[in-house]
Amino acid sequence: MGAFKKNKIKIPFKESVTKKKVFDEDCILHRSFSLIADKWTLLIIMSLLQGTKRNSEIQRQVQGITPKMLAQTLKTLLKYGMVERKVFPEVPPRVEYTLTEFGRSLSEPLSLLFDWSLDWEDKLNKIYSKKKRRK
Amino acid sequence: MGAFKKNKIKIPFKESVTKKKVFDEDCILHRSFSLIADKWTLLIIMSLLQGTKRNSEIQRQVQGITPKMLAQTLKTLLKYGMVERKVFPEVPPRVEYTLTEFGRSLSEPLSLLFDWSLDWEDKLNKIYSKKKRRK
DNA sequence: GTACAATACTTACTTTTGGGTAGTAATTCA
DNA sequence: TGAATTACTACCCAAAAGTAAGTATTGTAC
Repeated sequence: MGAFKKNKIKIPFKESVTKKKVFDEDCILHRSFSLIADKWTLLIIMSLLQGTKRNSEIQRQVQGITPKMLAQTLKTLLKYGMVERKVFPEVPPRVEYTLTEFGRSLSEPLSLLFDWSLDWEDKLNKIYSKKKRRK
Repeated sequence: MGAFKKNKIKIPFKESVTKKKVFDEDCILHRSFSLIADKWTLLIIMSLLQGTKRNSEIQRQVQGITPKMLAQTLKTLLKYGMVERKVFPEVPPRVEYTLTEFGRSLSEPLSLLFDWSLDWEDKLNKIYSKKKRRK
């Protein structure tokens, strides 16, 4: 946990959120959600939480993602410093992606989101299929 | 916790994610993220976690959101069964939004995301301003 | 009695972003 | 020779988000 600010007091959720009057554009929550609250971003991080992966492995795992969106999202995560990229000078090319400490730090929040999804699986499935039918 | 499935075994995160080979479009994670992994959605839910709010209160709090996006997102959350809408027959009109149990169930995951944002505040701020400058 | 304020939205329009298709380079293998 | 493999890019279109203005209703100020 080395990157955590040592002297920062962690305010319990209920208190901090209750006290927060404004989620303005300077608010850390607004910023944080602007950066990572995105389907592909979160799915790719989830995938990489299992360990280092090649481009093609992520592509196969995160079904529905196109090469373009994968490349694009990985490039963004690279810029954010959430993943590291390692190129092997081989043919066919091999590129490996690994989460940095920053990226791995999402493990807990994403873990809870995963649990939440399981808890509400039936409801979410119903909503999802209703939504799909409308398309 | 009434809506939780009583006999569902909760798989610990590391195990469940490690075992999951494919995040395909039938995967609950893919579906769940498709539905809620969105900046405005999460910010509005965060706001309503503080308690029942009027339209204008949310609008003031979640700065940067336009009436259009607010109305649109609330309508979606209504359809998902995450918020309830109560209209008071007054002039000027009064409409109140309240999270349902389903909506409130995101409290814990969002709490961790909030903590995470605080832990990485400096880094996130740097990334955010770099991103903004590029615009 | 006209104009303005307040509230919760719509609607029409523009811009930005997301997403799909196809293609490229550099080899190895059959 | 030509197919296979891999990690991308370039191009284009559709969808989403942002912008700005408008609507309905009624009390209140002038």
